[in-house]
Amino acid sequence: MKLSTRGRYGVRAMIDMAIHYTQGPSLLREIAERLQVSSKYLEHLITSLKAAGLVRGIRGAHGGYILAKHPKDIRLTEIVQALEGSVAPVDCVDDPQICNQADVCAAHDLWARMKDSICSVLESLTLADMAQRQKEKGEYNPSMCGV
Amino acid sequence: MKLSTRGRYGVRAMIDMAIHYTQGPSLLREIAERLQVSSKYLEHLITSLKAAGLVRGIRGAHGGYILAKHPKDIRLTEIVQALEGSVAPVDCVDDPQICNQADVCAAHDLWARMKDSICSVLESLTLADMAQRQKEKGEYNPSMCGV
DNA sequence: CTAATACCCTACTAAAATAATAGGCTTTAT
DNA sequence: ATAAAGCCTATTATTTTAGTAGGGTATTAG
Repeated sequence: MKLSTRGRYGVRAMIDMAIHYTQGPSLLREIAERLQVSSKYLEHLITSLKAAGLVRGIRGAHGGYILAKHPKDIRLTEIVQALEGSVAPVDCVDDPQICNQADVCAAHDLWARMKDSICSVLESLTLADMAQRQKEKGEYNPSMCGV
Repeated sequence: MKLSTRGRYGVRAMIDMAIHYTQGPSLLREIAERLQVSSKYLEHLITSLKAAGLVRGIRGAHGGYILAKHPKDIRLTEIVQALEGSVAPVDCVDDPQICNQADVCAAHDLWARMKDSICSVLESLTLADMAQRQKEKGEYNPSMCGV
């Protein structure tokens, strides 16, 4: 039940882009530097975020990456979903057909409740909330957490 | 963020033992049969459950495994914790020291909220609840779900 | 007593997922 | 033109998961 580095780095990258949103696109290299992460690896994650319509890549000289929408219009669910897939703890919650009798299985209900509770947290927060909170907490240094 | 087979099989095994609680110990072989799972693998999982004080092993002829406590006194948190470790999505939630500045990290708060929401679901349910629900849902056939 | 039964323990291995790394290609501002 | 910057595909090393294997030890029916 751990988040992988995709989810951790990706969320941190999005918070980073939210904080720099008003300053125009950031270079991949800059984001990677601030996050203290390999830029080649980060590139893969941003590819997923781009495919999900959350980030826009601007090619050519003076290009970079920028959020595709205003931070207040990006919910954490979308980010985690794009990077890690569904947050359902087991697959049969999203697709009951892969289980022969999901409708009479008590465990199934538990997994569904777990998914719902995770979703409700992620759904209740936007990137703007995250950037706001970071500013309140003090010195911004994205390399410091997410383990 | 997926549960591994440890968590899935283990929870199902515990529900199975809860349902058979009044009938005395179940043979490992019987539980494995009902769950449609390798008994050698299930043995490993039960070892973890035993170490956590949730299951008692009775050796010798006519032995088997039985819940160490009444089903109503076993919460799902304990089971998942025993099998998968903490449900925290990242390690720094449980041990802020592994992160240099968890106290000024916005992402940290998110991970903590995710953990709390998962915990509250698992904490709110006991094995007795699960067994009860299974009986309400109909024919008991533990092999059918958990994917 | 003892043989059958059943849990206990340690080691090993195959397969899958994760976490990168590498390098060339394409687009664009100047 | 050309340097800057993102785009795309392939490969690899590491770690985790999932499962196998097999002998050891305790218990009890008969």
